[in-house]
Amino acid sequence: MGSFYLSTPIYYASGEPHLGHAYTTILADVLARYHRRAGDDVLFLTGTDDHGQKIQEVAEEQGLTPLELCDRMAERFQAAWDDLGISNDRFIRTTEPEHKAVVGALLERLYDNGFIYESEYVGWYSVGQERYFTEKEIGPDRVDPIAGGPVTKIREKNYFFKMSLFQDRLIEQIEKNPEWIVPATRRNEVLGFLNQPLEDLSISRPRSRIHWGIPIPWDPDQVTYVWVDALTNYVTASGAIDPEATKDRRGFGDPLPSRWPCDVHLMGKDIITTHAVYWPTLLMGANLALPRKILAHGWWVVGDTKMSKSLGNVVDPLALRDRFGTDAVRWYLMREMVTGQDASYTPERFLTRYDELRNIFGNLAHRTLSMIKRYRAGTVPAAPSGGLAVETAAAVAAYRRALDGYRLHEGFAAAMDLARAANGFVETQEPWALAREPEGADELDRTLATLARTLVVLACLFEPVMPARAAELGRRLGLANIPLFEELDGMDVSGRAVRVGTPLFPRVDLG
RNA sequence: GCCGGAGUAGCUCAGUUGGUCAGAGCAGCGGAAUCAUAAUCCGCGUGUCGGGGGUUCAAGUCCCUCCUCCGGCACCA
Repeated sequence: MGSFYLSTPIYYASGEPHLGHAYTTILADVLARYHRRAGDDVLFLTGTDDHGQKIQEVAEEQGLTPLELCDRMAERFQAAWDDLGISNDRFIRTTEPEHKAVVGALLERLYDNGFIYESEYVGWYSVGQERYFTEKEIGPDRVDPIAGGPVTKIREKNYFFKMSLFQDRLIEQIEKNPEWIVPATRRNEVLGFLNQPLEDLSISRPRSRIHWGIPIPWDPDQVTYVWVDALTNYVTASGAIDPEATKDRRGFGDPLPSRWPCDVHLMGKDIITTHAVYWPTLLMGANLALPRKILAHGWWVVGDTKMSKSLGNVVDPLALRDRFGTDAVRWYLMREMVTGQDASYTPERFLTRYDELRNIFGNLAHRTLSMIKRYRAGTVPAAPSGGLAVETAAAVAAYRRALDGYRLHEGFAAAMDLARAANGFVETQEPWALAREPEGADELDRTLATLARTLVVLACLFEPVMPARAAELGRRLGLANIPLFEELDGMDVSGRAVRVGTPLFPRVDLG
């Protein structure tokens, strides 16, 4: 039994959960469930990023304290994840005392290692918006992108992390480990980014301007600025650091027994740089191991424009849950998007994918259960069930190869292909014809046993992406639990009482 | 501007190291069957594999060039 630790980013608590958050989180959930099914001890981490200026502002607008706003938003996120069937093991918040202490310990370690210095941050500040904007945000005209007001270049005291010192080590890490950043296109982009000299990273802000943050341990007039605070959550949750211990025993350099390093950090491609550059160099600076893999996925686009409220083109697949159910939406999101690439959402494609689910898989389950009920009084015959042995073994192998390689779409296609093969098996065997002739009884037994067994395999393969429907299928097959992969080979379904029930994926009348 | 990716049947896309690679699914047409959610199964594709040039006995598959589209180029989760 292995161990598997995976994370989503912690989501910024200033706005409502949306498809971008949901996709990452569902992706993580599918991987977490897959690894549990493979027998791994899984730690699946998600949470919220509670600090920062934006939260300070939004809270003020709503007449709340920052923490009250964060409490409210954290609940929203957790409720959203409940609705989507997310099985996270831990929901971390950066306002947790433990996390704040770990951030402090990490900062002290970086400081003691000589990687932090005081300097001045120079940036484009908007007096109207009371905040800095990036070069990209202000554009060539150099106006604040929100109100169009003026921005001025100002300086303020900040602490900086000597990120530049780690540039060569980071490049070496990426070049020697081709699978460390996936997909390859993101890896290339990061390498391209590192082609230019790496600057040092500003990690604090004056408390006078932003009070809602974690104080710098040796200078209470400064608070941590986003990166150290947010990214460190991955280490906090791992248990590698004990901030209460004396400085040389906290776990840096010689990590405490823990889940660190993370097996995979998942995120959208928009924050690849923070995860593939800032975070690894911070870890290097603190003498901690690097995560084993960094996976940046693509975006859902409508037509050819990025999904955006401001564009008014939000057509949200999540809204389809009302009519089609959560599992169907999860299926669509995982099956349709090539893991890592962008994908375009259209209602037509959703319906195609739903029909696949309904007609190929749902119908296979329904016709199989119905035949067992009709021909064998609802009991799976005690007969050899190896009818689709070759196809099943191939499908399971292809599925596991694909999911191990983070090609989820491919794995689920392989599972669906097995369902197609099983439908073909039904046509070839013609159970209805066998049932008419007394001498067909044995063959009919073998056929039904094979189909029942195949459904168990399919329930196992589909469970990570469609946990509720897979569990329901398992119940109808008389199983207490859906088997793990290692249990599939010795699986015996004979003698089980099955229940037909209503279709797993019913026909949905539109309009 | 610099760097990178993509352009394959009506649609969405597969196509390792060059030689049954010209494919799958969906849509369409024809047929079979009736256990099933009018679901299933079988059969049918004359596609300049973006244009042009080159290497090779042989190229979507390598090289050059052109066209089109997309992504990245830091302190924004």
